[in-house]
Amino acid sequence: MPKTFSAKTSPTVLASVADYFKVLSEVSRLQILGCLKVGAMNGKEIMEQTGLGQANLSKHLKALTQAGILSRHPQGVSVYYEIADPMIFQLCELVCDRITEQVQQKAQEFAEFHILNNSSK
Amino acid sequence: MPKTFSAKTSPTVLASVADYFKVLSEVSRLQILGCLKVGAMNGKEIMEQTGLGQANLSKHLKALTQAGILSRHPQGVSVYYEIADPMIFQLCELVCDRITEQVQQKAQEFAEFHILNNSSK
DNA sequence: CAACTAGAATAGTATATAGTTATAAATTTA
DNA sequence: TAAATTTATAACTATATACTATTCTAGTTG
Repeated sequence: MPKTFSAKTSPTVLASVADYFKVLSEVSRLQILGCLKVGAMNGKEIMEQTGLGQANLSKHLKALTQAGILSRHPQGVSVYYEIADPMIFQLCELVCDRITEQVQQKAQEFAEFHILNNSSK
Repeated sequence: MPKTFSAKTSPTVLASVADYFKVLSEVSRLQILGCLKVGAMNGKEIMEQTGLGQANLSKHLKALTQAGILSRHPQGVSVYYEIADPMIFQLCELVCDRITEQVQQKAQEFAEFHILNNSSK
């Protein structure tokens, strides 16, 4: 299987990848994804769960849908949204884990620094 | 192993995840990562490979380093940068693959549409 | 020391977008 | 049909940031 990402990757593809990451680079949108992890929800429910404003939420849902991350299912007056691409959770887990590691490492360094400082007094 | 990403994930962690994705959401920075995939390089070399302006490149390198994605190795007058966290290539591959799929699906739909249109003339 | 080179920092500009407010559209219900 | 409910859209503001031009710092070499 050839690697799809390298120095030769076309600027067009690179722009698409960048756009995809950009969609995932907002707290509000990550919140929405967290909500929908347990199952489909309509806008009103997502609003209540996340505390986002209605218009604001609507725009975020549009962005996520256009990126192919969510699917849209109108049902009467309300619209249900659902995770269309569970791969995003792989992405989020990978990043989450790495961040946790980084935080723990910082804490470790901090602790070592204090031990050294105290013992040399 | 507990899932690190859910509706209960703290806003602080969510913000860190969002920031991490934001670093990956620029074509220029993805270009830099593509360059460094084959090995360490100094700023001048990256400049030549990517065509980015010096000040601009410097800021992108700073952002990537602060995110823990690159490591910095000064050597004389020049500074070598290196991938510190190869996990980013997993992320990029996952997204790249999904985008390729989406493009192919669009092409498929487009082709089917034309077949239907021509046969019904 | 002077000239040169690589990289970083600062200031300024232009653009993108998150959030808000207000309004419209579409469906359901009284 | 009128009122109510759920979404979407448009206009606006405020903020963030990519890029450029310029200056500054620190090694290197003559």
